[in-house]
Formats: sequence, structure tokens, C-alpha cells
Amino acid sequence: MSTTRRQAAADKRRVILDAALRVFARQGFHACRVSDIADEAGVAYGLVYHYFDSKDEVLDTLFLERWNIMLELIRETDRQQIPARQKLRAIASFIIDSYRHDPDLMKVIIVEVTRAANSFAQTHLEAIREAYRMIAEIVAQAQADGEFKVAVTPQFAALTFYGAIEQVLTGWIFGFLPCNERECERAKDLVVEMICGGLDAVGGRSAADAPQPAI
Amino acid sequence: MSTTRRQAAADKRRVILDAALRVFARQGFHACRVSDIADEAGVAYGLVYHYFDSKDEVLDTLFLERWNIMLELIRETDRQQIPARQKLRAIASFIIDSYRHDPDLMKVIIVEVTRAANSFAQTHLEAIREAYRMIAEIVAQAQADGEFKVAVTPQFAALTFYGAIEQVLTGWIFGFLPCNERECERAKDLVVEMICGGLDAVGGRSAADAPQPAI
DNA sequence: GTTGTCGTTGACTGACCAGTCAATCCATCG
DNA sequence: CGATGGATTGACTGGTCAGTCAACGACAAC
Repeated sequence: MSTTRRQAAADKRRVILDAALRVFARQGFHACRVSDIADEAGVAYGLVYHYFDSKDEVLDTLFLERWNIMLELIRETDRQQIPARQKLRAIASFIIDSYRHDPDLMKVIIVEVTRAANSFAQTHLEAIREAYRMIAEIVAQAQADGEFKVAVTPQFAALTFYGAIEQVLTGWIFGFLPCNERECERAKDLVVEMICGGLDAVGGRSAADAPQPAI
Repeated sequence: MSTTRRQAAADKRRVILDAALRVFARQGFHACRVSDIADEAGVAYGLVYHYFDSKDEVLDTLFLERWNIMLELIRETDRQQIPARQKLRAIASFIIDSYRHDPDLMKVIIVEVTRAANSFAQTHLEAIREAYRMIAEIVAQAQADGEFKVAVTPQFAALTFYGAIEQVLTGWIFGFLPCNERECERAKDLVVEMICGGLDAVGGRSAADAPQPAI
């Protein structure tokens, strides 16, 4: 196949993905039809099935593209030699910036996958847990170093940390909470402060306490 | 109508609701058919439609029954003359105990309504926001009294508080997190400690700071 | 120009399932 | 009794939509 043709095909696939993202964000995954995606992309119905095996696969692709970037970011952050508090700040910052940069994408990821406990979250359970696991690892390391107290299991801390961020994003997505430049920047600090408030080793017990079962 | 007949009808309605709860918890709202509910309840298909206008109404009923109890609990808690931290502890405790007492019900409420941002959460948006509003009010009052610092808006605190609890329940529901008597009791303290850690007035600014738009 | 390869089209099919309804049952009451 | 009316039944309908497929088109290779 010529390079041009191959490139055109890749582009068309992208066009369909981007169109699907807009449609999913607007109507929701279950409420929209495959024909809505095709219309939005300006292609024939059948072409969606030329590039994807199913409607589900379109959403899976959108989710994984972004989630894998986030996992890589967490991995990279963890490798740096900085305090855990700063690592958590970087993770919160990345997620919040992702929302600022592409609200539709984050809306779809959260609403249709991450929070959709019965359907897509099941499919991507491992990818989602991998994020929890890495955050928990950051906390566990900080506990071992004495930066965080050990009263809270790392798993629990990871869950509440991510849960708090996700809920704030949900608040923005559905307009409970004002979302502007300033609010978003403040949110990064606040969510870290709130969670770390219960973790900071101020008067906390030393390490080697409380059992820590694997997530 | 005789009392016996009226009672029998009310009972049958309950039988259907309870069966629906089990089916929703097991298969998920969208994945189950109305006939599954009827089968589980041991009644004919059409009877479900005698007591409910639609499949949606069955879930709405289950959700509202429980949610209204929770709203009442929050209202009642707020009326008491106790520190805000203790009020938040009572709310976390109620939600966690609800899960302990009837895991299926909380699973369905969270998975199918509260977290189902595109469908039922829309319908019940006001009821859900009412809970946030009351929690935010508790925080705001504590800030006015100087118990909590004012760096965080009450809305933000309410969102992260509820988000953290919900995520922990989700962790239990899907087995990320061990859930036994001891863990559940610890969770009550931990979730309050984590959130209040960022709110406690230790070294915080005094009241009359930061604007507080209504949720 | 001819041929082969993909990209592209959109009408069609098959399955699914919420909700309807006409018929039947049966406790109660006059 | 027999009449009344709510409770109960389950076969059926209507609409929806994901996914298929046979045909067509456009471009590259030779």
C-alpha cells in the first residue's frame, strides 16, 4: 500500500475517533447510535466497522489512549527523587490539566468508563487498578521514609485521593462547581492538602505498623 | 378494599422491589430484563407494570427510599450541637453502616444512580446535590465558628468528602479493598481524619475570607 | 488501459426487550 | 348466590439499533 493511502486511512480512523468523542460527550455512550458517530465524522455507517470491530472498541480505544499516558506520567513521577506530597501534587495536576485541556475526553473517560462500574470499568479494571496501585506505592514509600504516618493503609489513601479528584472533576463536568483557570489551580493544592492533611507525619506514629494487604 | 387486600398488594409491591434489588445488584440495571425481576419475584411479567409505570420507576423507588433516609439523617445530625468533625463522622458512619447492613442496596444506589452520571444521576441531580449542600453547610458553619480554616470552599470540601467515601465503598463493592467489621470501623475514622486534616483550623486563617458561591 | 487492493457506501437483517392488553382469577360485598 | 373490581397472567407488538454484506469507487502498480 502506498504511504499516502496508509496515512489517509490512519487519518480517517482519527476523524472517526474524534467525532465519537464529541458524540459520547454530548449524548453519552449508551444514548448515542453508531450512525450518530458516522454522521458526526461525515462518513458512511459501515466505515466505522471498517476501522473498529464494535461500538465498544471505539470507546475502549479513546479510554486507553489517555489512560496509558496517565499511567506513564505516574510511573515517571514516581521515579523522581521528590517528596511524596509533591508527587501527589504532580498527579493531581496532570489529571486536572487534562480536563482543562480536553474536557470532552475527560468527561467521557470518567462518565463512561471510570465511573461506569457495571460496564466499561469492568473491562478496564486492571488498568484502573494499576493507577491505584502506583499511587498506593507512592504513599507506602513515603510511610517507610517517615514522611507520612502509617495510620492509613496506602490502598485506602490511594482510593480516597483518586476519589476526591474524580468527584471534583465530576463537579465541574456537571456544573456543581465553578471551573475557571483560578479554581482549577487552587483545586490542585486543595485536593493534595486535604488528603495529605490526614497523612502528614506531624505527630504521627513511626513506620512498621498496621498490616498492608495488596490492592 | 379490605385491609387484607390492601396489605397483600403492598406486600407484593415490596416483594417486587426486593427482587429487583437483588437482580440489579447481580446483573446491573441495564443488563437485566424486566422478566428477570418478575422471575426473581415469582410473579408474572405484567405484574411489575401493575405496580410500577416503568423499569426506571423501580430503580427510582429503591434509590429514593434510601436517599431520603440519608438526607433526613444529615438534617438531624446538623441540628445537634456537636463539633463539625463529629457531624461528618456521623454522616460517614451512617453511609458505611448502610453498606454493612445492606450491601446490595448501597451497591445499586452507587453503581446505578450516584455514579451513573448520564442517566439516573441526572434524574436525581437535585436530591444528590441536596446532600452536598447540607454537608457544605456544616463545613461553612464550622468555618464561621473558627473550627475549620477557610482556605477551602465548603462546596469543595463537601465534594471531596463525599467522593472519598463513595470511592471507598466502590473499593469494597468491587473487592479492591478488604471489607470486614474492623476495616469498616477504621474507615469511618480514617475518611474523616483524611478530609478534616486539610480543614482543621490548626494554624489556619480566621473566618471572613475566600468567597463562597452557592453550590 | 487493465487489474488488484482497499477504502467506502448504506440498505438490510436479526435479535432484543420495554411496555401493552385482553383474558382470567378470586376475595369481598350486597 | 352473582356481581364487582382489583390482582394477576403471559403472549404479543412495535420500535430500536448493532452489526453485516454485496456492491461500488479510487488509487497505485505495471
